[in-house]
Amino acid sequence: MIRTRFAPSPTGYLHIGGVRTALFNWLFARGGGGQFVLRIDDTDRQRNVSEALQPILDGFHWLGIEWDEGPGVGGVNGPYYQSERSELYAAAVKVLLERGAAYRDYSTTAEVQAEREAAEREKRSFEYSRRWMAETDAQAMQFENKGRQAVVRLKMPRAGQCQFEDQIRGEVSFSWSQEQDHVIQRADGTCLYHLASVVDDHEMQISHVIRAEEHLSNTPRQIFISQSLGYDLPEYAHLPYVAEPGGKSKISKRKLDKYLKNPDFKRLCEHGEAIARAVAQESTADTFNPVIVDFYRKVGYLPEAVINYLLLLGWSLDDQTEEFTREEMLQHFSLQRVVKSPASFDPLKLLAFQERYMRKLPLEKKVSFVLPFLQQAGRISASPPCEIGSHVGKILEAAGDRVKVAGDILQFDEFFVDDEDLEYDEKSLEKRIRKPEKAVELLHAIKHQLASVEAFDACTLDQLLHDFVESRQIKIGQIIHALRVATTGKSVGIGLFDALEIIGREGCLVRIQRALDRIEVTRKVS
RNA sequence: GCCCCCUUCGUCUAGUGGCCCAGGACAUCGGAUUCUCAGUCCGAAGACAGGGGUUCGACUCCCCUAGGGGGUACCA
Repeated sequence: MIRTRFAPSPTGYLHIGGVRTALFNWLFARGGGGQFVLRIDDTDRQRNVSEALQPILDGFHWLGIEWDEGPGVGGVNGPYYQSERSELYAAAVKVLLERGAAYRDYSTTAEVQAEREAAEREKRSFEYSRRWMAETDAQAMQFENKGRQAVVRLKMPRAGQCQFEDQIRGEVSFSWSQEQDHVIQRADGTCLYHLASVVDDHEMQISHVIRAEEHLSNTPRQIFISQSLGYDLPEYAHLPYVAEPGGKSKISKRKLDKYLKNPDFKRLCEHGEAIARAVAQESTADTFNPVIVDFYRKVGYLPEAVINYLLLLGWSLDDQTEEFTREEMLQHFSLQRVVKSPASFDPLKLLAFQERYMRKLPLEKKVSFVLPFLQQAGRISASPPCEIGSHVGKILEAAGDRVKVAGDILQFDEFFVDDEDLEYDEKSLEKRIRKPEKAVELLHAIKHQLASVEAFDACTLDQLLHDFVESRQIKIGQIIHALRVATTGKSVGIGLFDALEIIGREGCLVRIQRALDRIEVTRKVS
């Protein structure tokens, strides 16, 4: 039975790299008919765990990565918070002590540090002298009488090789002599990560430890702990990092300034910020940025697109296939096809996936996807009348690929304001109406025709405009741009005839008149 | 410093000794289409880190060098 786990710390946000690791764990387990466990790594944490954990759980729910055991769902191997499992760790420490695989150490941090520095000065690799090691109670007593306190250290082998098979990297080997006598338990009795992790993985019957590459060099000490405790070793698989945009080092939310120098990343941020502003979301870089998964939810990415992109960041099926449904991912995912080198995060490729998934989304789903954004931005009321659905549907249909993420709907505010409140972009007004010689006259004329045309739909209007142009011997561009600015306030947007239809006859007439009034007012003034 | 891992187009990747003067995708650049923008269509440019071996033959195997990354905590 395959069992994998992901063990996040409650940090308050879900990191994009963490999600990728979790995704691979989830795919590997579920795809192989196994189970995926979520365990909370809150050893050594005083902060409010539930508050710092919630965004992480929310992120997984949003992405559809569900766990078989863990917070909220329980399970027979609980508790799933490491802070609640300390007896287990203490018991393991006791066994390690009894077996001579660990010892009580009465050194101070400063003393060990001094040894370390001395070794460095002499350019040899550090090996703790074990001067304050107590292997018998008598020794311990001696140190304690001097007022010293003990931590528990691993008594690591100092000769030979530690070899293991990594599912992604193949045979890996380390010399034991490079390993330190790591502390596994503090003087206050609390235990450290490596011990806790090994004990939990065993207790929870984790068969495959799939984690980020940073843990590769930690593996020997974990193997030592496992073996000393008499555990069977799990399979290990070390995933390469998700690297920063255009770089090779691990992506981190602390280096945003650096990533902003990457134009694609910058555009992604700005795009997100613009949407956040429109929906009045707080958008401080600390809580809202592309390294945090929640960013994509708030901006209006589809979870499927994010997942698909992440899947291909370090894994591929072949030289062609890029799009995967959940089922296909589960069916095809394998550790063998995970790439060994780090994959840098490419905002543009993510967007490309988003566009593909958006295109495939049926109209009605697209409408309901986009509606909450309009509500949050105050473009429509919190409980909109049901016609709003068809209104938004028409806009989305006409907008087509222009709405790449749900938040992009907010660019089309011209369809959500009252005719009297429409704002006109000054530059566009200047360029398309004020400056062209005949624009004002043409607008007056077309307004007249719009008032009397029998049907007010895109098709009829298209015909009307073309007839108009022909009868006056002008180019279509001469009227179309002016009309666009007059009715939408902007020089860019969806197809004009669709726009006119959506705005409606009344709206168009009012808007055109308002635009003309503006021009005339300024003309009189000057 | 020491240890470990990694290295194919700008980016994600295919490639497991001949199918590769290296394939796909995103981005880029042309051209076409359109009322703007977004698309769409067609086309172009673009990579095996370097050096040694092994072999009839290396992107593929071995060694060295360089570069990158990670670890070296009473962090996880």
